Amino acid sequence: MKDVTKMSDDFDRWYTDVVRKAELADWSGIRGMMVVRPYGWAMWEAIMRAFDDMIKETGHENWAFPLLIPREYLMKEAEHVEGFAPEVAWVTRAGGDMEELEEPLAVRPTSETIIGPLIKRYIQSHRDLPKLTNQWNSVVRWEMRSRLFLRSREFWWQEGHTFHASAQEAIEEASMILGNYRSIAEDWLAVPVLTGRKSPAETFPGAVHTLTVEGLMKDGLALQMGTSHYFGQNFARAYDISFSNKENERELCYSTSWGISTRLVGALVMAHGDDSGLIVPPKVAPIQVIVVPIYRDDESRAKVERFVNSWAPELKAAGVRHRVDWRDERPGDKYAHWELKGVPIRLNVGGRDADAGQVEMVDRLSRARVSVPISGIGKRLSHELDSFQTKLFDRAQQFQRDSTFELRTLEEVIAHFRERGGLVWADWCGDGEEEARIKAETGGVTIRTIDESAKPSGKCFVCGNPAKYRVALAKAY
RNA sequence: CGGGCGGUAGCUUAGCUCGGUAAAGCGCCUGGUUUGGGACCAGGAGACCGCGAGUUCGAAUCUCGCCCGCCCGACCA
Repeated sequence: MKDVTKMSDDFDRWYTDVVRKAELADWSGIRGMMVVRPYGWAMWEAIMRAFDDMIKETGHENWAFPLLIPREYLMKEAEHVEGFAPEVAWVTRAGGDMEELEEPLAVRPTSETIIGPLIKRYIQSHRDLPKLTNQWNSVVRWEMRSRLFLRSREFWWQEGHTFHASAQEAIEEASMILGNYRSIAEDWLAVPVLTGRKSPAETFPGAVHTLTVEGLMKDGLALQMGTSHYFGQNFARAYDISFSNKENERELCYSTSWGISTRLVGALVMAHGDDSGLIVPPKVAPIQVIVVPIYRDDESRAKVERFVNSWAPELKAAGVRHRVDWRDERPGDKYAHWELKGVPIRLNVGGRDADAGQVEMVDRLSRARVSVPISGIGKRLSHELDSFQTKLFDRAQQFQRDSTFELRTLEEVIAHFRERGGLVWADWCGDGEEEARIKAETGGVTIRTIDESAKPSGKCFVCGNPAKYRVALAKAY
């Protein structure tokens, strides 16, 4: 019953099996709406804590803005409205008699259009800037096709919205946040990412530019793991968010917004998992070490229990999140169970170990069994977890390298993606019509990022004219 | 949102063609034997057969509508 579909047989089914059987999330029965279960939510909590600490460090503050947005507000920034209109859900009735509202209210798909008109009252002077806001909430986007964590009609995220006195400062803000996102992906989730700028077709509606963090999943598809947008004065103009500068002139703010979501839990599943289930990076693992006691009767159980109790407090003291599995199951069941759940390190502890003053340590990556003395166990495990985190990242990075290619023509790109996935670097001229053509002719391959730090050396892979950009191409979720 | 497929116990499914009030495995509960890689024996609980109409003496089964899910496509900042 616990068996999951093999990844190689059907990746999508594997993904769904793992998410559900490892108890991360379920569908709710309400189309496209998911239930995030405690084990999945705990991973999101770890991400929340990490990112919240990062932004507090740089002066950001958490706010709470309304869930519902008056239509009038939503409509003000033309490009933004156009981009979001197809996925907005509306509240049109309320009250016991379900009376029609005078003005429909949009359920926020993102909050630029409610924060804009509300934040302006707190911004009068250049002394009020920068205004660095963030909120942790959920948003609703009326998706037509849903997948657990990756695309659901409601998802949980943070949305940062900042307002600055200069373009320069706002641009720097957006890129600093992108750096934080890279850190969340790489240092916390152990998923190596490409960072860069989005092409025009992929740029957030209303943004001057969008920066992105893109990861590669085990099926060879890319996943957008976070975006950070620079708006210039677009939203400030739409909502008249202005301030008096030092010369006592009225000036429009420059703003940004940025977000990461529960989609990252899906990313971690698809970047690390295997046929036995999840592999959770220690830094976000709800349980980092699982202890499986092995005994045959009350007497041997008591002995193992005494032994475990003698050193378990040391794990806590060392900051190791652990649990002892005293459920009345056979050890083999427990091994399989915790492997499915992706717990990084398991300790098998039986009578023999108690006698020898040691435990048998098994890591989820190698599954090699090593006997380790209980003396200094806390420190040892803490070290093993760090090493596990590193190995997981290295493994993912190796996969990314092995899945990265350099191609020169559209024909090569088409042929490549007919055969396999992965990331393809190519030089591109930047023509907007070509971008649509790439997508159409390759069966959905898109420009995931533009690497602004690299200079193109050759010709555009589509038209052969001199190239302006180095781009990473991939099929994406 | 279009095309295709599906929904029967917690899970996976049989039964549906040919209408007669539901079956199995796994899981769950109880007791016992077990326990260093997914145990075994015995007993037990558990199903408004996705929902609603219709046809019929009688519907899991036939018809229609709706809801939910899966696959393909469109869409997805």
